[in-house]
Amino acid sequence: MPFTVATWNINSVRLRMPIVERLLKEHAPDVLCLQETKVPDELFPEKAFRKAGYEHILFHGQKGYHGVATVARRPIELVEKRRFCEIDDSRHLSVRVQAGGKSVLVHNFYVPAGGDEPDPEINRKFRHKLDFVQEMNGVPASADESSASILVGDLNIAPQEHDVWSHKQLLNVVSHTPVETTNFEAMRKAGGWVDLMRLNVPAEQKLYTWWSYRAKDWEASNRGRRLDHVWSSANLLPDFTGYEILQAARGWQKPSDHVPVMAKFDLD
DNA sequence: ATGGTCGGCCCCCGA
Repeated sequence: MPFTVATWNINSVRLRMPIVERLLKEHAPDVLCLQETKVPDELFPEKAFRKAGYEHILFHGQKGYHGVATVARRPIELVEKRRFCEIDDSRHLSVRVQAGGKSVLVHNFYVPAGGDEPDPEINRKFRHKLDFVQEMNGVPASADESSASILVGDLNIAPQEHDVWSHKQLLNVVSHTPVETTNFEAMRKAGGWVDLMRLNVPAEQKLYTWWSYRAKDWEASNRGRRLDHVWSSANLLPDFTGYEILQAARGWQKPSDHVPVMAKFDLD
């Protein structure tokens, strides 16, 4: 049995419970990291997760905005709910889980979207996004012979040319501007993180995890972006056996604009 | 074609 970790920005966990249950039933990840839960902790739908076999539930939520949660079929231990940029947004949660004799630290992130104007001088949300990514330098891929790290989430940046439907047309669009993509890749590499979704995929192959709600037909226009990511420490590479972007979920009833990404490891 | 659609929630903000 492989060890699987999935990430999904579900844009309101309460509204999206039916399709979250579908994911759990059809794909049964060992650990599921959710972003944009948009629910305060006291109203988190724990019962539905327990009923689906996910009895281990940790959340870091707030009213109305943001919010992350990590649920699992096996025990998870809370490590940290980190605060970034000295702002009390719920954007991070890390947990420890045992898999294949290793202790695995799983970070769940929701990076700020950054607003519309890609100029930190006039757009405080873009400034916040840049500062947040800078501060992620303080989250390295810690690892030794008995421990490893995984970092997943909606990181709201599509770093590579073929992580967007049109590199040229998105160069000045928040999520794909050079200042974002350059700093993002520098932070990832400095932290010792491996981009698992690109590891065995040619650079010229398009990869998307998000399709706008605003398209008339998201599938026909296919103007996607790879905003959701799965990273790991280098010592997990021998155990990494592949991943799947569950694109079909974009067409499920009342979908999120993001789809789940699920990575598999030969650990149990 | 410089629009368009969502979700939460207090009549607008963030994505």
